[in-house]
Amino acid sequence: MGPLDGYLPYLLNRAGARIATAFGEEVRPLGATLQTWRVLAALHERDGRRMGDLSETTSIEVSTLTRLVDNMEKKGLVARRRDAADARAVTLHATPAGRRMTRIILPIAERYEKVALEGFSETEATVLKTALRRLFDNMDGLRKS
Amino acid sequence: MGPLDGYLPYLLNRAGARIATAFGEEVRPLGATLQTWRVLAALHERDGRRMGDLSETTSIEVSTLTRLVDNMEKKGLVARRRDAADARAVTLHATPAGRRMTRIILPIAERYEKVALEGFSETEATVLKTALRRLFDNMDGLRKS
DNA sequence: TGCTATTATTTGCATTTACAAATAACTGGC
DNA sequence: GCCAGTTATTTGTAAATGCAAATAATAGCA
Repeated sequence: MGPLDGYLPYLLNRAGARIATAFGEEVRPLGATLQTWRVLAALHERDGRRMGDLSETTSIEVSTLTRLVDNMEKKGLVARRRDAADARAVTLHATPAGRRMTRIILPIAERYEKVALEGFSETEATVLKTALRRLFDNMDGLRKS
Repeated sequence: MGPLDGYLPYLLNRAGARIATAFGEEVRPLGATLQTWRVLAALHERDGRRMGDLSETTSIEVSTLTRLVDNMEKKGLVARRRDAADARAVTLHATPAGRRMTRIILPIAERYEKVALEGFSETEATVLKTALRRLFDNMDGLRKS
């Protein structure tokens, strides 16, 4: 066990990368990608989010998100709408096809959660999640000025 | 707090993304990127690794790694060498310039470890790291056949 | 109201990324 | 020693990514 194995960002990245890769391969046959799933999941949590909000939530850069949403719109999964209150903003909405896709992927996502946490007690899982939220908050300070 | 906040892959990804972005911005002025750092760190742990080994260690896809290494070689940070024992393989070696870069970035990486784990006790940090290793191992089963 | 500064999103463009196919070299069985 | 199958890396190519600039619209204030 070298120094890397004790380095948190390393452990975090490789765990995330492994889940991401496996999940991506799983949803590809369904015509989805990990990124499209992230958007759909965010809209499932709350529909009609703005682009900027979605970017924050999904950790996808706004300019990347714009083009991702272009594709999802072409596929009929989501629809853009100009925000009535603020015409600068765009809100994104899942279409029936998008919701159908969400219903298909949701159980897969749930399975991944289970597999990832196999052998963890309820408490251990909670502790881990809490730690990840703290970690996320800790990094808030160093964000782009 | 919506459903996403309880979903492990989500928490994992956003924590990783935030660290990655912040770290990337930090090393950019030094002429480095997060990915080049991953390679340098892996070589710092053990020099003369093969491409495939590096790909595993850094979670960078081999074909991506090839081109990343091309760039690093052009910048004089690393050198490829044909493996004496097995001429199919290539081993990668940090050059003096590469080691110099490593010495510069290492303290930054250490600082990030500290910031990320701010407010964590020694025990909590250890528990978290152990959990991330277990999680990584748990995903081993679903890997590409 | 009209102007300036700010905010939300998109677009331009060069780089990075990843799947698949190609290349190169090894291994084991004959 | 030679061939078939396997392993290590690279290359082809299309798509995804991200910074910076452009566009569009709001907000505050003189």
